[in-house]
Amino acid sequence: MTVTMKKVARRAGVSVSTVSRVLSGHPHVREELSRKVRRTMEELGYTPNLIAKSLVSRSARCLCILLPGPAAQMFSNLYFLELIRGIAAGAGRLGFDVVLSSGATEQEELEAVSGLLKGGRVDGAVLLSSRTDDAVIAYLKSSGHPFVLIGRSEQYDGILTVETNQSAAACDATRHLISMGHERIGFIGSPPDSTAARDRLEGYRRALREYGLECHPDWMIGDGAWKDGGAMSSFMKLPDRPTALVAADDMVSFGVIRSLGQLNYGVPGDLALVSCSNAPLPVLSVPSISSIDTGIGQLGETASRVLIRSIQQPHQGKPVSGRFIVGHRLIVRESSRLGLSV
Amino acid sequence: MTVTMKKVARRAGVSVSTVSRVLSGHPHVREELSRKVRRTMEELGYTPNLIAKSLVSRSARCLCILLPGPAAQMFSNLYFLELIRGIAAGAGRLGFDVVLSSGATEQEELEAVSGLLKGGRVDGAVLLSSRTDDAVIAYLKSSGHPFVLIGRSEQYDGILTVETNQSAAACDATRHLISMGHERIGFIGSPPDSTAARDRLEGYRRALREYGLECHPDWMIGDGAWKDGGAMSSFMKLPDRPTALVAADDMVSFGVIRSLGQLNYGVPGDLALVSCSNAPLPVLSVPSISSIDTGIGQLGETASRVLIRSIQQPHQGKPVSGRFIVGHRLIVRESSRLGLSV
DNA sequence: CTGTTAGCGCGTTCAT
DNA sequence: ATGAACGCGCTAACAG
Repeated sequence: MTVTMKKVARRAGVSVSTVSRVLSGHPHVREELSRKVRRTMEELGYTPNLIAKSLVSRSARCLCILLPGPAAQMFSNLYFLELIRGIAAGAGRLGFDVVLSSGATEQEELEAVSGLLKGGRVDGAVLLSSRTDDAVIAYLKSSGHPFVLIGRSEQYDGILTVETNQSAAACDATRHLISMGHERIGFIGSPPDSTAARDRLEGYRRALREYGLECHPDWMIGDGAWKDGGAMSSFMKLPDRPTALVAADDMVSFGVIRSLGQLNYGVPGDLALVSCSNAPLPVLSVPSISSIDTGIGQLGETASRVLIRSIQQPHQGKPVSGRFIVGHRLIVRESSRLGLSV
Repeated sequence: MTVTMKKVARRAGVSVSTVSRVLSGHPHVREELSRKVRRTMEELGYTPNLIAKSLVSRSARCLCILLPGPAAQMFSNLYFLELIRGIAAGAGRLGFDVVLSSGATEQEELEAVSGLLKGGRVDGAVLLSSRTDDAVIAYLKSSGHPFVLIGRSEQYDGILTVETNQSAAACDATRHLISMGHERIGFIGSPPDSTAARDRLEGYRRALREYGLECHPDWMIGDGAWKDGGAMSSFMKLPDRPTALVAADDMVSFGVIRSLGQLNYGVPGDLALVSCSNAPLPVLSVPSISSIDTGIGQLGETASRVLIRSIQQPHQGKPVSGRFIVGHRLIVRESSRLGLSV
């Protein structure tokens, strides 16, 4: 049989309210009684029923994370798990639990989160990614449920987001190559429909401008170029080809190294490389990849803190919104270690 | 204001019980009334309160997953996320939610899961991994809360586990190399204190015995050998050295390929390789790694099904226990594609 | 078939 | 400083 407050109360010879007060650290309780109650709770092995607590306090002290479908590229799983860890850690520190929700289709995802939210099982949602015209975001915005999106979205305004400054990251990556003596630097992108990809391209361009370096169109390779060896091959045969490359993400970096390997080019010998990392993958590569690292865990942790704050500050009039940026830093590894001997 | 059953009832001019009956698909309700109630629910946008439901039904319809601390090797994150996806999917299909719990120390982990369990927020727990003398397992066993462990543990008996047959997996990996014409086949292990590692080693040996092939002690390299180039180097210089290697996990495989690359050996040219995969990493490698793949997602899905079943069949006397095995299969990739021209 | 009643375990008034 | 009583939203037992 489960131990309830009632039983503790009877056993300790006090009323339920007193037990409740002791539990919630209420000040107006005689020290003596308080100790007695505590002792009784120990003896009986009492644990407060969280469900009942939620019911009466009208808050689940719980967030949900919307897991992107398996549609997302497999490699990003590393990114997602770190994110989840961060979210769980941040939430836990503030006394919140985290439940997962997912769905095979956008519609299912919507039903999953809205069910949890409307059912009162969770107080808010964390979105790990967004699509264009995202039905989930649309619902959350209109329904007024607290939520936070990890990553920037140009499309939606007036929502809560936690992001890394992709543009600055790519800019730093490019500057690093420049500082290593490179003057012809290319860029290889990820899917151009992603906001992050555009931001990174912008940062790359900015760094080149900053140093008055050329930014040749031929040096910008689209995502997927590495998938057909031909593209990489002709790139490497360009007259005055780049001596270094900024890659928009880890997957692309892996692809490039792989293609280059098959064409018998070496990294960084024939081409230096820096990745704008979105996963802890760079260390696994051969050669290991220099990258701009984001504290992914911190991204998640920030997200949960921000969300919880917005949950606890009842929307005073308007829904909470804002953009939170978490920092990044360059980590030099093998793929860019050789400077040019100019 | 939230829409409760009471309001729906009032609005539809019926009693609360009727609404409840309609909701739970109770048979004894006049068709006409039923429709009216449904319509009213629609109009008012009623959503049942899951918390209240849980409180009265004394079941949260919820599992928790214990996330291993970051102590676990980073690469295994891929494994864990797939696992989590599988668990969430399996649970979702049966109407269960999934909450995450974690802790920096073993003690914290214990507090996290026991809090959720005793607090009634979850009905059971899924352990993604186990240590030796695991305090969490000890607690769960003694407290009688339903739980399932993913992975085999020799230490604990009479508990519910879902596993892959590591021994058979390694055996299949070895057989594959034999079928490619290799006769001198080595083995490189993961940490020997892991049950899985021992099982795999056993499977490797069995395959060799099966074909009457030699199993030279020098051909068995310990985990970590690839970390110092020296060990790999002397291995490759062995007289009559192996022409192929079975690797106990993906991390080791990556390490081997990396070391070999630095020593100017090629895979599979100089050494063929098959990994007993524990993550979807093999495709990322250059060259891609042949591996024995486990349906990780299926592992998780099975775990949740099994656990939920044990939750719903109230322990008739003894706690539920049992071992469930999920299958594996060989996927041939580049690292073993060259047979020997014997 | 339907309505009334009584809790689930807890917080929070109100009195005292 | 303490206790009694009510209600959170829902299900289940009992009447009619």
